[in-house]
Amino acid sequence: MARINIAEIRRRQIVDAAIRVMAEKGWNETSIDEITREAGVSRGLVSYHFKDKADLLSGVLARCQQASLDVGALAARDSTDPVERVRLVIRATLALTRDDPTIYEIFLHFMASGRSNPELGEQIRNLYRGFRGGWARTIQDGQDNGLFRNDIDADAAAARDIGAMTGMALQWLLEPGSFSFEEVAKQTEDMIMDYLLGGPKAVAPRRAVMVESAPLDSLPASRERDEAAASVS
Amino acid sequence: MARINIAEIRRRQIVDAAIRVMAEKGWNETSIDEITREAGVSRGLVSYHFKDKADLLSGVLARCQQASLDVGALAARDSTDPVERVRLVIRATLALTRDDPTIYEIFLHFMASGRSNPELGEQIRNLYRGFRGGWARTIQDGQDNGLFRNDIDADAAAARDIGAMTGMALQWLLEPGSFSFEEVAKQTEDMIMDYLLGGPKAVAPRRAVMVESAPLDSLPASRERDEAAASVS
DNA sequence: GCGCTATTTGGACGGCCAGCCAGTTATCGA
DNA sequence: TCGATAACTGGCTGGCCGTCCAAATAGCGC
Repeated sequence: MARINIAEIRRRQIVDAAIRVMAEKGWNETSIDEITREAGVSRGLVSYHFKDKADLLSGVLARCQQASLDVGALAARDSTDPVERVRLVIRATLALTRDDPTIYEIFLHFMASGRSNPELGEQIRNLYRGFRGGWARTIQDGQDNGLFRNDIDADAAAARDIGAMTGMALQWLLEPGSFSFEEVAKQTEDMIMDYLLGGPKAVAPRRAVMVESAPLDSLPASRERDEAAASVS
Repeated sequence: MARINIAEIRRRQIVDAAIRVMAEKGWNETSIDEITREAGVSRGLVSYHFKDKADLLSGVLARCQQASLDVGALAARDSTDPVERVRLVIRATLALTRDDPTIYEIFLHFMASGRSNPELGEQIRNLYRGFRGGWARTIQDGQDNGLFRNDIDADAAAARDIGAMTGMALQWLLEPGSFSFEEVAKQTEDMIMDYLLGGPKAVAPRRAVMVESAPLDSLPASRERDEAAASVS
């Protein structure tokens, strides 16, 4: 019992260190030696707990993915109005870039590394598919209830919105302070919301406006996250 | 004379090969040996023509930057209506992702690598500053002429728009075919245009609607591109 | 043809790092 | 207390890669 716990603690400790080092140096530039130094463990321990570098990397991405989902789910709980919930999730997702850039930095490095490493590529693709899927369900729900325009495809709309948020995040990562974060975030939020709220809508809402179990809580992939469920340090 | 030409031809030949290899493998995973094989030259020739790997990388980015600017400038020439020109540039920029993903792949790898390599980082930051600056001038021009809403900051608006386009591009890179490119591109274009055209505008246009020398032609950094001006292979 | 320089070649050198392993220590059940 | 196993250590090693270099080759003016 206790032993299994120790193993889990060590794994988490090493993943945390990897995230810290990797956030500022990227993955290819981060040697396992550096991670061991940052984690305060010996060289061989990493090999003992992780099959290889890719295995460690999987742990890193899983943690960041979970942290990112948590932020969205948390923000959605601040309101019961579906439209307001969407707005809050957008706001929280954008704010995450500024408050904890680490997560998007990791995503960025995965996107780059994933092109040469099929395994990692599949993982980051799954992540984005999950994000888009969850967001698409949210939009679809809004359309079904006559809140959002229904002349657009929800899946495409999700890709568009995720893109707008990701794109802003990446620019901020590239050069924080090169533009007014508040102003751009506000414009992005307004632009997305205006677009979703504009255009033709369903004439009659299918169900009441106040929904308790909006799909935001069941955002993607919180299943199969049996390991390392804690948020990023 | 002829000799200088040969040097330039070789440089271009090597950069082309580097782009081809790097587009699918990233930078760190691409060895100079692979580039030499792809280019069909010997090992030492790369060192002869390029100071080091970073120097070669600069050549790669310069080519992609120029190609990207060319696409926007070319699209803008298809119309004389300022609003329509903006729309055309957005459309062309988005289409570039699908028609020549190589360019955005290079940008992506630069963003990732730039975080650990200050020199490369400065280069990709300059590139994005240039993109944003040019776009901001275009928006400002539209605001001054009463075409675009003037209750938003042009610089922030530029970051927002560039972000929306970049974000879509990255998702397409990650997994081409995972969504309907046409549909997402159309929505993105509409979303941006609707936002720019909505809201309060200046009561009186400062000058005539039809402008011949819109700032789109003088997009950033087409100066100092004395070398390697040709478009990507 | 004859130097001279630009161009080109292939390989050697040195550093770095992921994976591996033999050996040591800690923990736990019996 | 005593195996047995999990947890951990430190170093080795083979390969990869960027850089440098001495020599070979090609093109030019004379």
